[in-house]
Amino acid sequence: MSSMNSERTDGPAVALVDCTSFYASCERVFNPKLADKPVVVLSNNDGIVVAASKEAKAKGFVLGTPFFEIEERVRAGEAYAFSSNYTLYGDLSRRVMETLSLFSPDMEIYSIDEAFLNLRGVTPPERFDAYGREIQRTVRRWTGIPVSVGIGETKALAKIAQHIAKKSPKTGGVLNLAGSPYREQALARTPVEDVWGVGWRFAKFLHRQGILTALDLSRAEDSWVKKHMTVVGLRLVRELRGEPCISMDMAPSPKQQICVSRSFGKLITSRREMDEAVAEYTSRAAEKLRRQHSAAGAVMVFLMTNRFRDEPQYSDSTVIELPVPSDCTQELIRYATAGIGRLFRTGYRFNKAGVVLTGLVPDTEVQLDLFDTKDREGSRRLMRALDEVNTRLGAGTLRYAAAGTIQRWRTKFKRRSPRYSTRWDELPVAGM
DNA sequence: TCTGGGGTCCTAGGACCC
DNA sequence: TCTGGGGTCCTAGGACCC
Repeated sequence: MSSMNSERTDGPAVALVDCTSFYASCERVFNPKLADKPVVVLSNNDGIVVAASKEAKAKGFVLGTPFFEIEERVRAGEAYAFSSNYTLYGDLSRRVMETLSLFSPDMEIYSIDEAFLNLRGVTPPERFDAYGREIQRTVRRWTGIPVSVGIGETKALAKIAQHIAKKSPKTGGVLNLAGSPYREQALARTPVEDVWGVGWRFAKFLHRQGILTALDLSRAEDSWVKKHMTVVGLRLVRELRGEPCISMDMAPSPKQQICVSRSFGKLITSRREMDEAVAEYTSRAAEKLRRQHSAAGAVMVFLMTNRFRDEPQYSDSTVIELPVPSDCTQELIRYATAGIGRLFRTGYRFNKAGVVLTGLVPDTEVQLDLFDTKDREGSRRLMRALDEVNTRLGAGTLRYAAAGTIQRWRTKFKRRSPRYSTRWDELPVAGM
């Protein structure tokens, strides 16, 4: 029995755990020299800054900055810069998530570096803060990754709490707003553009309406919100008031579309190189497709020139429907190449292309076409063998000739750190 | 001149996320 | 020389059906 004079209600609460500057922290795990140093991590092709340690941010390195604009400062030793090493980040993410799963039976992995935990089983609510700190300590000790933790009655409030925890040192990276008298204060000090689900477009609109903070937004009228921000906005506003509307997604469903697109390491002008790149991207997409046991009903391909350059621009896309959904790489390459044939124009310098597999269905439910003469069982065995070899001996061990061998257009990663945790030949060396 | 009404399905485009 | 990649959800509007 709860005591008579207690006003608190032991309602639902969720924690949001977010890895601090995740990619930069990953680089530090196997390279202790980098501790407390400014570290930035670059996107594919060493294009822009996608992660920066707080030391790097303090020195004025800003997310989204093209690398060429900061290259000089990096050479001068103002920061350590790394190409993206997704193999390493993926592996460390898995370790973090495994650790987190011990703290709640209900966890939603929200992104590579974030997870929501249902705290239903953690009572009384006075324990939330200590529990958050225990999560933080454990993840740090077991994986080497620093995290911040926000707790609230809803996911949106947990996001607000985490946002404040990350920024204000005196919280030590953990803030609980569930059942807290500071909730309103927290909403009042959160600019509306920092609210989860408010992007730059709605932020601009809300500012014009005089809605400047999360608190203002939480007090907006339902019908007005629904009219201007659809039901998505309404759900968000209710969450800010402490009413759970966005449920936890514990078992992610298979993806509805699979996309592989990349900028080239050098501009492409020839049809042959474009065909190679698209064949390569299609192979990667087909691997993802088979990993989730789906088949694709349609292939979309697109290509584009570099919009930042002052030269003739062209971009287009096209969709090819398959007669029968397929997960077979060579068949998908054939359709993708046919699509590129429709789109390709000489006289342009192409910067990027991509392949999107859509109309996905479970591979067990493929509707066979009466006139389909293809040996489906044979190609299925071939794909299984291909995937097995590539899993065992490393990605790209077996590839399609259509993707080319020299691949001068391949994305550049000049500053990649070793894949310490997943490659025997790139293990870290201790001592010496 | 005046051309129903309601339901469903699909797609393109917009908004958002990390 | 050099500017990322991969997703989701919702809505409006058109096609189509009775």
